[in-house]
Amino acid sequence: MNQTVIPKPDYEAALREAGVRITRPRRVILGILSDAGDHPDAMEIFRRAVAIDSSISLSTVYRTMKLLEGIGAIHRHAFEGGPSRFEPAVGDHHDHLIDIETGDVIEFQSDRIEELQQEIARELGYEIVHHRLELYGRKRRRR
Amino acid sequence: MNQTVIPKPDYEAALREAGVRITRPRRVILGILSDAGDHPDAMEIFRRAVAIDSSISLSTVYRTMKLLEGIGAIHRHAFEGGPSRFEPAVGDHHDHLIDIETGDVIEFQSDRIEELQQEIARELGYEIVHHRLELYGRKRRRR
DNA sequence: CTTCTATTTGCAAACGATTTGCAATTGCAT
DNA sequence: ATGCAATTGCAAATCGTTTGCAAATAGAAG
Repeated sequence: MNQTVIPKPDYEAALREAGVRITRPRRVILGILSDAGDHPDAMEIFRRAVAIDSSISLSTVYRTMKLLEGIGAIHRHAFEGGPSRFEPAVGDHHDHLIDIETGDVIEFQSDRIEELQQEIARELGYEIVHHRLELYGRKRRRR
Repeated sequence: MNQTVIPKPDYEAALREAGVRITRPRRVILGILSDAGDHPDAMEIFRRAVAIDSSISLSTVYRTMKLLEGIGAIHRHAFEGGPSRFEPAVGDHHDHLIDIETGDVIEFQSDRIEELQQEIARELGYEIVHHRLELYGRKRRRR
């Protein structure tokens, strides 16, 4: 049987690269991130971390998120309403569809939309630094 | 000389419609909103309001924003980083380009992008309830 | 125009998410 | 092993926003 390879980012290497120390709390958090299939928020990461090492603090989770975001290893998403949610910066760019009933996040990608955005920005005399495209919806009733 | 008509929403009618009282603070805030050409946040609306009636409180600004949002008279935008910013819900749907240097907001509209979003959602088995498309950029250096 | 009451207000305190100061701990280069 | 800068946990601070409450007031009724 053939599985699609889901790349796991080598955070430790990235951190070493950035010249920061690999500490126990960080190792735990990195582990959680690398096998998170979802888009957890800081509190959720904290919960998972505490289950592994009860001495980890929420501050450290936040600090580590900021650090990883800084070196571009994760992306922070401020979806509507809730706290920021994080995702490993692995694979190529994509946008998000958020299930407003469950909070589930589905990733999608559209070259065409990206092109149109560039076009629009150019016409307005701007260069895009980054953008945010989020669709909020609910599962279509099966018919 | 001919000017494009910038429609001013009749908030008072909308409020009466909603069955709420037209109070002095509300009148002041509504006035500010109807001739705001920008996308002010609550604090900015508060400042402008205090300049007219120094007894108005920030709570009332927040409460009024919530009220107006509830009846669909204004839109709330949670652009990156800062507090929510508001805009009269007048005219047709549009998205926003935010100048990351100045905070200026430029409105744009793309039927094509809207269509593509619908298409994507449909393919994923979802119906879009609402969406958010924000371009963050800087003025292209004139060359 | 007064009377009445439910709605609205200002204030201060509470809130949720996130950040920070600080003293104690710990990686890790030597 | 040693030493010191980086990192931690904790509690307190921060920011934007909401809320409880007693006082003020819009506006319907007379």
